Amino acid sequence: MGRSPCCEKAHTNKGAWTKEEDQRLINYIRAHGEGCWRSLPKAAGLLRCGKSCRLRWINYLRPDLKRGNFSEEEDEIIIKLHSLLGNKWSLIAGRLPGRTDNEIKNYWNTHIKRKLISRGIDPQTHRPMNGTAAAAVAATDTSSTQQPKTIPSNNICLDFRNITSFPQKPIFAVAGDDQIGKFKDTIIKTRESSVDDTKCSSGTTEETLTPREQVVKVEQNEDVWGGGIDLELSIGLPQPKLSTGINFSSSFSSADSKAFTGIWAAATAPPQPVAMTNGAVVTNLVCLCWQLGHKSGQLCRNCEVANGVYRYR
DNA sequence: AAGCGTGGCAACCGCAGGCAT
DNA sequence: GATGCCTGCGGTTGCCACGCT
Repeated sequence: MGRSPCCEKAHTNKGAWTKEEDQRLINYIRAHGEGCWRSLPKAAGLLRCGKSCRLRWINYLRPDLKRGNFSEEEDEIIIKLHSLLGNKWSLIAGRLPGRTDNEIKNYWNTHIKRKLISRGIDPQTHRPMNGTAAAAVAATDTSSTQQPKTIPSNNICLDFRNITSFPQKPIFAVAGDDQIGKFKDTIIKTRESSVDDTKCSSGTTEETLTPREQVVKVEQNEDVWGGGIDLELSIGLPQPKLSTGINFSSSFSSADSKAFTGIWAAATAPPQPVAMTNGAVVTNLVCLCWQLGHKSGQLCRNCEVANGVYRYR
């Protein structure tokens, strides 16, 4: 059997929250912390359902929320991330400290959509509204530093080779539409020891890619998570191996979406611990799951932290 | 000043995946 | 293994403020 019934919906308030309700919720969470949303309303003396309390807290009352207008920089980040992730507002919000998914979603619908349309860009496809696919890539690529992209047609790669240290919140990569929906299940597994680097770095089949098809590396460093925004979206082109000996790369077939159950990463160099910015030590495998649908800092069942080392089981 | 239209945003709704029983 | 709740997510709704006529 399942659990006992959910919150009493018959005796709950709806609509706008009053100041008193807000204060009750704040006081309760300050005293007891977040979580247990089901029992929270009763315990806090609120005639609301737990879901409503959670939403109110996350979207409006949380102390770490950044209120106020979005900056130009944030606009561009949202546009770039949306071109890669689509309407994955929570993932986009995860890259913008202090912003909520709801806020970004509303902002997208009310401001950015119009902004893109005024640029002649379709906000859904991020292509010029009457242009070619090739022009679309050029138009969406707002960074003048990016180079023309070529990758093997059936391989999507993660190329972490120019990353010198691992951030607390790590890197992710995005493939085509068919893979995006699978991100929640995304895990990193070690590939066979014989990772074929050529698949990841340079292909024999040149192809013009849509933004979502591009191989994307989002590199973050400690400074970024300290509050600044320094998001870099770039293409995973071949880079010299690092002096650390760490050489992450991966590939998977985009042709068989069923076969894609995760992003695979492996070290082509011998395991060699590298200090993370949070003080932990990373061997040659890192779980990126918490970036891809799990709560921040929460590892999935496939990963563990033992003695300060992140491992794939 | 009143009526109307529009935009912004908080909140709700329904669904899916995960997990407890 | 089956059932059903919990949580989180994306889409949608509805209220309110503001500007225009």
